[in-house]
Amino acid sequence: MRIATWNVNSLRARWARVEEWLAYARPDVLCLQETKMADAAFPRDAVAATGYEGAHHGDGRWNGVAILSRVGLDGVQAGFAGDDPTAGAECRLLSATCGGVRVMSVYVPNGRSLDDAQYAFKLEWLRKLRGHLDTTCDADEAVAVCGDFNIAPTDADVWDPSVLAGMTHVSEPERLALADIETWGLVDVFRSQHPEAGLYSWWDYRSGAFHQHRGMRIDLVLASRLLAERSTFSLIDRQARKGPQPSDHAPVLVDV
DNA sequence: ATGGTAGCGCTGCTA
Repeated sequence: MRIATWNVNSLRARWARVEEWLAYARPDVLCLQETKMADAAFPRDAVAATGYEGAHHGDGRWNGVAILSRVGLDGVQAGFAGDDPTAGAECRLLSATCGGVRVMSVYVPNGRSLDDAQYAFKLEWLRKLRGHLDTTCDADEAVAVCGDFNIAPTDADVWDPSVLAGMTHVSEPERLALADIETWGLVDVFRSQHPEAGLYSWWDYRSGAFHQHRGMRIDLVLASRLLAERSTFSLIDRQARKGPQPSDHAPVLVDV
């Protein structure tokens, strides 16, 4: 089973690239983030024409998450377990069971800066994700938490730690919050298969960052041990960051 | 050199 995740930075702007990528990468499941659309705008017919089922959770603002699957899509749950659906929470989490795997598409808040209220929101959101796992999943079963975590797990995941000192994505509290989620029983599959530094999934659009290899690895597939120990292959598809109108993120895929 | 790019949507915010 091939599970992939991709922050597409607007599904409307990126649909042609997503369609192209589905045709050649052929993931069984693709988690999307930053669709930037409302549920009513989700291209259901176009998705169905590719042979995938789709579920979407978005309100038309800058967030929005989706799951595409060609191995079933059941038990779809938007947001955190126990949250009031009318409370106006940002659309950053979607869970579904696909081919026997409980899959989550997550878009962790950016945080903006360490002194911003959004940073506290980011830490709280990560704490709630841990709680969501505790209450909805069994770590001994097949679980894959996939998405844009907006956290580089270690300094090996950024091009220059000295430039990023004091900024979000690398701060100790958010790395500890991520580690707490992994402690629930999840493995960063790409990292376990690729120990070397300098492998990134996101590059700023500005200043030729992609071509100068200035990026961060912030898009992760966290798999439960049952899946991780059966993983045979993982890849960040840098080709998808090239060409016309790319997202600023590359897709990450794992085979289990 | 405090810039730069992309998306949304129409002004400035978010990333």
